[in-house]
Amino acid sequence: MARKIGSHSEITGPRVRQAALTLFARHGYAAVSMRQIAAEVGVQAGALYNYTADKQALLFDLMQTHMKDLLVALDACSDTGNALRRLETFSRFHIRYHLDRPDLVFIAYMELRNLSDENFAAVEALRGRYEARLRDILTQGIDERAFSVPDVKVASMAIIAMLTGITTWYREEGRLSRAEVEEIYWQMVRKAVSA
Amino acid sequence: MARKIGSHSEITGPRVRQAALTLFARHGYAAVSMRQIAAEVGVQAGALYNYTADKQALLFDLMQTHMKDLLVALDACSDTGNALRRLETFSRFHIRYHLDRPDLVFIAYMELRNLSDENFAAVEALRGRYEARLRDILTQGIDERAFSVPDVKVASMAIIAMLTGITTWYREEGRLSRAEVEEIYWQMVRKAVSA
DNA sequence: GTCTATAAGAGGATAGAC
DNA sequence: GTCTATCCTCTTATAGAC
Repeated sequence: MARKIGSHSEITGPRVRQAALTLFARHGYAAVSMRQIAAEVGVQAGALYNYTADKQALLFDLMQTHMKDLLVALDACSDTGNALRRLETFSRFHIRYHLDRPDLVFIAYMELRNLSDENFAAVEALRGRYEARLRDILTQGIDERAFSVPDVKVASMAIIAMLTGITTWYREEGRLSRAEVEEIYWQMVRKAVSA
Repeated sequence: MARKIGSHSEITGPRVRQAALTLFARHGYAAVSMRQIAAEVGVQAGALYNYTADKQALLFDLMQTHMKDLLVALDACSDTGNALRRLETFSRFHIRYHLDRPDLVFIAYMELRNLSDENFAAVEALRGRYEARLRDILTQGIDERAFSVPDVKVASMAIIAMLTGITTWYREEGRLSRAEVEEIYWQMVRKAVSA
């Protein structure tokens, strides 16, 4: 049999990535088959290979694109005031950005070990650049005598772990609004690094 | 061919669980085959079924045992002083216990979605009981006017996420000793909830 | 660009010999 | 209790028709 209706190169590609994203987030990369992804898109398994070299490339594309977008978005909203102000901007940005993309965030943190060595290195480098932005802020805060942080590297990882953890429990229909969650976490971060 | 040497019922069982633990932690439940586990133990795949009903039971046993042991260990070291003292005990216990069992912790946080519905509910209930211990401490601290926490439930999850995050980066041969890490994180927790 | 069909192999789990 | 052998299903990926 021929194609169903016509060609869909511009539309099927994004739908493949979207289906992979949803399924990887829900069941995990290793537990999802190419057939499941194809079924979600509404095509046969073979057709997927017009859009990705293989399953690994699908995962890598999702993670790399996410990390690059994250860095661009952070730089677009970063300001240049004092460290406390910059930390607040970073914290609120991180929470909002991650709550808006729970599936991407989940994959980016959970599927690192399913990347090939080469792909892992590329994603890890991008993660390092993101963390470095926070380390810069903490270092500035120490210079300004505004923060008291025993170890900048450890503190940056602790803060990111705390903030990212929100995505493991936050539900849109839950008790708290995004704004309330943002406020609660920002206050905890602020106090945790305070002098 | 018959058995290699003799019967090993008392020794092979633990070795099967240990092999599953190591491999699940390194590659993920879904990515590990029963054949790989058998190879790690040094038996053929069929022999594993003398020790586990199936692959799912192997995962559930690891996670449930871990959560039960965690609760018992926590209760064994908990004290009854003021909230600040109790929070310090909890924080230091959590860090030590988790650094001593990185593979179990990793699995307990990463493989929840690979549990069957029934098994997930059982493990989740145990996790809830652990979190409740921390919520009790935070509530006491608010009553004592020692803590200022906008939301006890959120704060307990934030603290646990921050502390558990240590296992994703800590390396025995790294720059910081366990005692140093423990101290850094305890100070951050203390300040984060301070009045 | 998508289909059907299939290659080539790995997966979980079981049967029966020893 | 462990082995070998095997069943049956599912897997990724490719080939060729349309």
